Amino acid sequence: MCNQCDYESLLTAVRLRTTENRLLVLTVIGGNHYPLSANDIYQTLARNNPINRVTVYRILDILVDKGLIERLSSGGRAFYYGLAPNRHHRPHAHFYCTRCGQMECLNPDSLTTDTSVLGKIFTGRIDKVEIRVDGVCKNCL
Amino acid sequence: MCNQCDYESLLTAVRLRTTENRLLVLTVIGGNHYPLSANDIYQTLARNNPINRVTVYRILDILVDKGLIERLSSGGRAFYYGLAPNRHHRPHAHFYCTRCGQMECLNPDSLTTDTSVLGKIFTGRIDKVEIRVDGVCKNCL
DNA sequence: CGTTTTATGCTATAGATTTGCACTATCAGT
DNA sequence: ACTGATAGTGCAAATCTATAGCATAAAACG
Repeated sequence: MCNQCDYESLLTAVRLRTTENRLLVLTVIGGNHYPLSANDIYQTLARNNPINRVTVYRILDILVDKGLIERLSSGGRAFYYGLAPNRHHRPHAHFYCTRCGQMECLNPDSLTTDTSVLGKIFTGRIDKVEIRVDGVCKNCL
Repeated sequence: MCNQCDYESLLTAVRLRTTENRLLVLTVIGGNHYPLSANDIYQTLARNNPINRVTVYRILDILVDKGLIERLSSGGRAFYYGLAPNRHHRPHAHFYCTRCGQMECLNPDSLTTDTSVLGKIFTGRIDKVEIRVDGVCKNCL
């Protein structure tokens, strides 16, 4: 969820042309306080705009590639997408409800990791650390 | 990787009949020091044993369900499977190479989390915490 | 032995994502 | 504005991973 992000300038900042579809995708992702699947995003958009599923996938790929959004593995088969950590969003872990399939963002302070040791001993390149908590959400209990 | 696990007694401990196929699946998973995809496991087995892909999936499901192995989300589309944490295996994070798709197990001490805060404030049921580090492995660099 | 339960195989199907190709829109330089 | 190049979108088909349905084989049990 972001009320402070100007999606158009986010796009130009990474040298991406501003198109209606990209703005729409970013707006949907930024307008939710939890990550969404590609299908969620497609369904949401398709209610009001004619857009192709493949276009959504392609836009998601580009936005992930440019670091505007992040792709999260859920405990299920589909990926979920949320705004990438930035000035307004600290990195944080996610919760995945194995019953209803909904993801939630966890408070950045509620689950912390110490990666200093890893950074020293690991012999490859580290791009990101993803933490997911699986369980059953309050609603489903 | 496990040299100390007796797969047959693991199976009987969770009240599963010991079948050739289940032993084979467990042996393949236990015989590697990194998690494998269902397809990896199938390919490995199929070289020497006639076995059906679906049987492999079903066995994996059961073993996950009984807690003998754990299903891990990779950064890719397939799940990976490794021996579940137990007496011989401390829980640990995994590394996923986005270039070659191979997973690695990280030293349990190299990446630690503090879940005490989360346990207090989270209002749902927590079943597991999965930590994955994405990047490019030494080989691929 | 006959019956029930469990495990496996085979085929088809579902679900998520990707590819190939055609078409359209936008841009940069005239 | 015109033109060639580049980038974005749509549509259909393909791919990859996993699951469902149904038939058969194997094991357990009375």
